[in-house]
Amino acid sequence: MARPRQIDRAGILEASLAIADERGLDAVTMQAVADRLGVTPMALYRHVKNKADLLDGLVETLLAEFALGTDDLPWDEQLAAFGRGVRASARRHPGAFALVLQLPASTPEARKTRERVYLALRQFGVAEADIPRAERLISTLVLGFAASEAAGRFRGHSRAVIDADYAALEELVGTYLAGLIA
Amino acid sequence: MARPRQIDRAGILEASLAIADERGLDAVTMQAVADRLGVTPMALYRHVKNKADLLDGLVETLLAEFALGTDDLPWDEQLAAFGRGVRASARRHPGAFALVLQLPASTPEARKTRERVYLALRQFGVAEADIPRAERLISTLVLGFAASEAAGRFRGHSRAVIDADYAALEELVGTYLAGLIA
DNA sequence: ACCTGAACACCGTTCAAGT
DNA sequence: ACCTGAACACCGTTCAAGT
Repeated sequence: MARPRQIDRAGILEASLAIADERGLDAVTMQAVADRLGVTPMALYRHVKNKADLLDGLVETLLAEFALGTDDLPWDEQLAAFGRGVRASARRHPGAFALVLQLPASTPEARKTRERVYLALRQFGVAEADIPRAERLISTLVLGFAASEAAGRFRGHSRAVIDADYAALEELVGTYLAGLIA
Repeated sequence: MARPRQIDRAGILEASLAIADERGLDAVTMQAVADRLGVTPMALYRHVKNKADLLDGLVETLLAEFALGTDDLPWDEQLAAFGRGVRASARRHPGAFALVLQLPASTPEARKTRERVYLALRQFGVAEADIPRAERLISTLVLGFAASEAAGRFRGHSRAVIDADYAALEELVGTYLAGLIA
């Protein structure tokens, strides 16, 4: 099978994510990514600015996964589904997930993700003035949990125990939201 | 002033942390650490196993900071003081703090930190059976918040806004604990 | 015992050159 | 337009050699 020589940014990110999944974030070198695409490392620089830009792209890819398949859910399940989506993404990409907490402020995808949570909170009945803080808090808690799980901080505990931990976090957030609405 | 040539692990960690504080985690190279100690990079290998070991040591140093000066506080303030200690450490060491969430499972200092939170929860009246989960949850939330703050995820918001976010998190944890005790 | 010099394999990145 | 070869400065790490 002849390798396609024409590469693009999406293909570079896909290859990078695959390497991170298989061999960890440290294995994501320009050389390794190029190898997987059948190209020399220098060829990558036409499509990504540099390695930092490549890693930024990786974060964007992960963020886009968070809301996967939550669109056609009833509004009162959207927020919970989003949280589960974050966790699922972390479990699929444990190597790359650490990057998500180091977000470069406000990329387009980060903005989109935030707006989605805003919408869910609005539908929940949270007052407009409380929405930004609720979003920051909820996102931080869920991302912190998922990042911990991905990094193996809960290693040594069974999946059942970790799932119960997450259920407790979900309940906590539920209580918080109930308090905001009351 | 003649440089001291005799180096040790503690001095290496101190120099590494100083570099991380001043120029970020990426600036912590064996060369940079050695330079700061007036020594060649190869000299470090007698005192740290390798770079990963050096970074592990950095995490241990940070963990030890969390409970700084909370020892002689009344028991009902210990937990809150611990949370503030985590945040203070994150603000002192924004470059290195990201490493804390990637903890290598269960180092001595991590165990000590966990036991301290256990004790506070016990004094609070949390049932023995609920303590491990409560510790995991509370530590994860506080570390996630502090890591986000250190990484600049809240950049663009004033210190007052971030402090109010943290106050909301404290209240949330308070509600959670009240629920466990009731 | 502790540090150094020399060396190695591997990084990210640039630039001129090829097609 | 897109990829490559050659080159550069910089990594972490090893090992034999110095004191």
